[in-house]
Amino acid sequence: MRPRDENKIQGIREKAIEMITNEGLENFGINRLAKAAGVSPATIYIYYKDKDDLINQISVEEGLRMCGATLEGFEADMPFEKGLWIQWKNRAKYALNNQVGASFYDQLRNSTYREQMLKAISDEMKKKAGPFVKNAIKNGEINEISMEVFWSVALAPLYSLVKFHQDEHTFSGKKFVFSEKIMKETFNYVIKALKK
Amino acid sequence: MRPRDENKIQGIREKAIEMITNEGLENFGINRLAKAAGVSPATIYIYYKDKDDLINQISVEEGLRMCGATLEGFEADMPFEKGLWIQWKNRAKYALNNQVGASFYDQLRNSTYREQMLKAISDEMKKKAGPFVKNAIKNGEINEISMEVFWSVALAPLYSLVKFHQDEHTFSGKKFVFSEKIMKETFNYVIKALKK
DNA sequence: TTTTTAAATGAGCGATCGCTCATTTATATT
DNA sequence: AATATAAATGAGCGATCGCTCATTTAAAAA
Repeated sequence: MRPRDENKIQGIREKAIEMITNEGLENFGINRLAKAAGVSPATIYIYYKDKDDLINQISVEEGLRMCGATLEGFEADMPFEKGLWIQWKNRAKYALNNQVGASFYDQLRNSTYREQMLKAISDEMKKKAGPFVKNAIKNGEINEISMEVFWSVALAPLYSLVKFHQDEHTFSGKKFVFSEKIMKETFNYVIKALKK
Repeated sequence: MRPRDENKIQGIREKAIEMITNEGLENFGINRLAKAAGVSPATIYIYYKDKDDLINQISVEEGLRMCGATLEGFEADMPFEKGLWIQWKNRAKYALNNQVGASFYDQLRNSTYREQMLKAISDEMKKKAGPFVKNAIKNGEINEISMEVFWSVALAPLYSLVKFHQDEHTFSGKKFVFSEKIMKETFNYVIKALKK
């Protein structure tokens, strides 16, 4: 029998992410994707049940890719400040080196397709980030805290900073540029907040 | 001459927000909107140049509405902690009492339509939030800080907390419920971070 | 009451949508 | 070399899209 052409399905995936990011979910369509990826519309339905299935599968893949990048070199038993800083560096690096992926994630995470992606991400994050916080509490590095409050204080500021960079949009009228110096400054505020 | 029916245009606005929120920007269309609002498709084009114009106008209106709600009773010369707490309370109240509007905002802010809405919001926020931070620095309540870092440390945690509530989605498997107690707990971390 | 004028309409245009199917193509197996 | 089989295709279906236009409707101005 004829084997699947991995280049074809990879092209479909990449073009889908690119189109959704650049033209918006509202202008994304199977016929357009087929044309952009250089395949027949019918080919896409060999790999995906329908349009929703395609978007959901790709969003989960991209979400997990981001999780993996964020947790690279991170271990739950690390000292608190060190472990958190690794997550900050990883996530910033991912967002800066993969702007299309990061923008795709933001759009999907705030669309009607959010559910499956968020489920996949939270399941993945739970594994390492949950124990990490529990350890930090047990070791007396930080006070007792729920996962949601921790996330909001420890990580939301970073995502906000990255978003300012993505937006090329600013309060002062001139473009905001992300830098390690600014990231470190913000990180220090967060550490001051959380450390006993 | 025949006057405009204000109920009609108001109905168009409200149904558009409702449809985009519940069905997604990707399933929003003029014909569908017309049917939902009980008007002819042609009527919509009396008020809006085209579909993009409609989405942009409505997104700017909703963005400014949220700004107004967030800044209610807030003044730039307030003491730092008091002024920031008012913004937190206002924004939380808005998000909780107007879930459709808040969800609409998130979706548009992360779509290809973000530009006009963000411009309108940042212009509006600059007026009061900018001087507020400058005052707090001048009065020695907080250290010198850029608008972007301030925003990321002082407000991003709140938005994250509200989003957890909206998502009905959690790390611990059971639903996260927003409360004033949790908000205050998170606020205290932020104050600890920023106050000298 | 008549005239004027903009609001409002419903039918429908061409384009594109998501998706299917009969057919062709390429490769692993025999 | 012949066969079997799944991948891949292009044409095209019915539905819906964004949008227009000739016509009707309603209220202000005369």
